[in-house]
Amino acid sequence: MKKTTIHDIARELNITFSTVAKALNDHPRIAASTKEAVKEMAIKLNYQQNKLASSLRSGKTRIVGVLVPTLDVSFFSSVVHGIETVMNSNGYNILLYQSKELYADEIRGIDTFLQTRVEGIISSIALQTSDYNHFIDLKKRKIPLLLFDRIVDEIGVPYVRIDDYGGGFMATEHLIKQGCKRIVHISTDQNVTIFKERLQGYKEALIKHGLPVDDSLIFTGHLSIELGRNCIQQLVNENIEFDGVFAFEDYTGLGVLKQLKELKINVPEQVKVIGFANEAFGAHITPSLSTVDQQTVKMGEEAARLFLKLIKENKYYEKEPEKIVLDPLLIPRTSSE
Amino acid sequence: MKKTTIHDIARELNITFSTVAKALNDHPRIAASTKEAVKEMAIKLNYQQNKLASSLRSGKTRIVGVLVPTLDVSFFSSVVHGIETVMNSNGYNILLYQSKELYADEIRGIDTFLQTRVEGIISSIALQTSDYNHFIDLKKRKIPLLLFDRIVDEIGVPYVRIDDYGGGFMATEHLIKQGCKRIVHISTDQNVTIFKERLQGYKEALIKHGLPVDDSLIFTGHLSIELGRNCIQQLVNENIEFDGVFAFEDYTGLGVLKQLKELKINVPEQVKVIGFANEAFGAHITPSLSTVDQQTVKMGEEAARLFLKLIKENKYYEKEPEKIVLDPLLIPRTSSE
DNA sequence: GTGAAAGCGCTAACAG
DNA sequence: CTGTTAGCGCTTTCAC
Repeated sequence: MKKTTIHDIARELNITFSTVAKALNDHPRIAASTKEAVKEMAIKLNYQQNKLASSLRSGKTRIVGVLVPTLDVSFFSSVVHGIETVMNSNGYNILLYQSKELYADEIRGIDTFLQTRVEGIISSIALQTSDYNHFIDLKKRKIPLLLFDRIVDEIGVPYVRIDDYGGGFMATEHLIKQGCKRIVHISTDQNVTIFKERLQGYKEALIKHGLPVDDSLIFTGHLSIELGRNCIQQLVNENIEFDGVFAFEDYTGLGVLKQLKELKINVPEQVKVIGFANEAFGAHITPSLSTVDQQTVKMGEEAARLFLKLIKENKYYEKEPEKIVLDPLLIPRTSSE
Repeated sequence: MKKTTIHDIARELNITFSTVAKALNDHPRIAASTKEAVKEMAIKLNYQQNKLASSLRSGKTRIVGVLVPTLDVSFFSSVVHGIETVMNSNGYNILLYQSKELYADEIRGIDTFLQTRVEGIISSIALQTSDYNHFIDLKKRKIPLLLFDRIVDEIGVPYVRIDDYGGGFMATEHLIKQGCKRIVHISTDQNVTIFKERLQGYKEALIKHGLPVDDSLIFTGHLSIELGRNCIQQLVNENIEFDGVFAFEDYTGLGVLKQLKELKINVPEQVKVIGFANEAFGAHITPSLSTVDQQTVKMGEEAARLFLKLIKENKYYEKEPEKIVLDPLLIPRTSSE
């Protein structure tokens, strides 16, 4: 059963295929009656426009490539959810590619997108990536590229992220306002900008409130529940005093809570704790974990909207790249109140 | 800056574009030396094959449409993660569409896929959908369709799901083995097969172990934390005895735990609780919530593999639709031990 | 081993 | 208002 084409419709109606094409595209100077007849026949014959042909000819695919590390992390799937929702309601479709945090796959994804002639790419950079030429190449080729969350400034393209510095500041200041004087910060040893910014926000908040920045209270390690546990154990072992903990993300904060509970140190009475990312479990554990929300769905929506706005203006790379920085949201819960 | 085509390569090398095309596709009767020259020039000119043109001509897009209710639910994003991973390593790409649980959007998604000439569709049906003709039409048009999780048998296509009946049986039997005699089941009023199956498994487990199926212990409502809370409150208000609760999914189970805690009923001593779905929070709350794991990533991987196997055989609809039923995994935690 | 030619299904001038 | 024509960039016979 061959697919029906505009030629089939034309034959049935005894008109030319070009008239059919125009009728289907609501071309102004086609008679209303012909349009009606054509559209009726299209339905009758189960016609489905061949977008490949149309895209090939017109040069427009209405497809945007979305390249993310993985969908198996709620942060990314939420953002992609937001992107797809906005793109969809604007007539765009999403071609999806996961880099698995790998440099080589990131390059492969971009290649695929290029071959499919996507009208642009929205991406968050893989952890493994440290050479950004594949992204810079996109810019050189004038392929619209928009980054979110894991940004690299030197690429020089529009992006959407949250204010991680502000989030770190906000979390720390919250603990200070709750009366904490010796606040621990747990971060990562990975060289990722957003985590460094949270650390910076922590330091500035301490300084603003006249508290010392004490390096013995700053820990780093590999993102995990264990990291939180280990840091607390180490603090206790070394008899280091502390009354607050700001973990750079919620799983580490969870480890902190678990270890404190095991050591019978009361939260929030003796130690107050706050995490970062607003993972689903935080609201439901005991004590519930204070955190900073990253507005993930909104991040996706804003990314899509900014992208659409910029390609509509048709001068994507002609001016200073536009940047959207979303405000993090403080979510105080039992662990810090 | 126009995109480079095989004609550009041909011109540079003083051969015809048709030779270039064959060289790039590793056609057997092209000289190794020409192939080399062509490929070198392709790289030098930054050539990217135009898949639109190639797909239009060859009739193969290597694109599969993935239509899911939303990516904002970890179940679906995990499955899509699995699908993309397997498809990707087999040279297929994913076009993504979210139905938002809406019938109209589901139809729109299928239409889009058809227009893009995807080689098949993998989908989980929207809750709102009760008429399945858009899916049945796909089958009539010989477009490969594979369903996962939210299955409808009458559509008559291959699918992958877990054994929800077995999962319900397993959860209930687990509570019975832990000593429960009066086990509550909380389900939904929505007409969704998988939930009905869990209910059926619950009943059969009771019967197998000589326990009565008591309708006053079976509740239904709208999936939410509140549903769990309300059911417990109602049980207590009406003085109905119970020593176990099997919630049809984890959020409802969470509500159960919360309300029991509020009423100072001890878990697991007085009442044992189990949920379903293995949501991320379950392991971290207190008490941790026993549950049934649905093997989401594996479900996606199996879906993709089955799909690929069937289209490779080139007789997608020629025999009885193949079905994969994955085993649910019992995850016992504190709430039931 | 390479080339010539047709055509996938559509868009978009241009003509009439 | 409708028709003619020329491709978009590739695959795929068939010829030499």
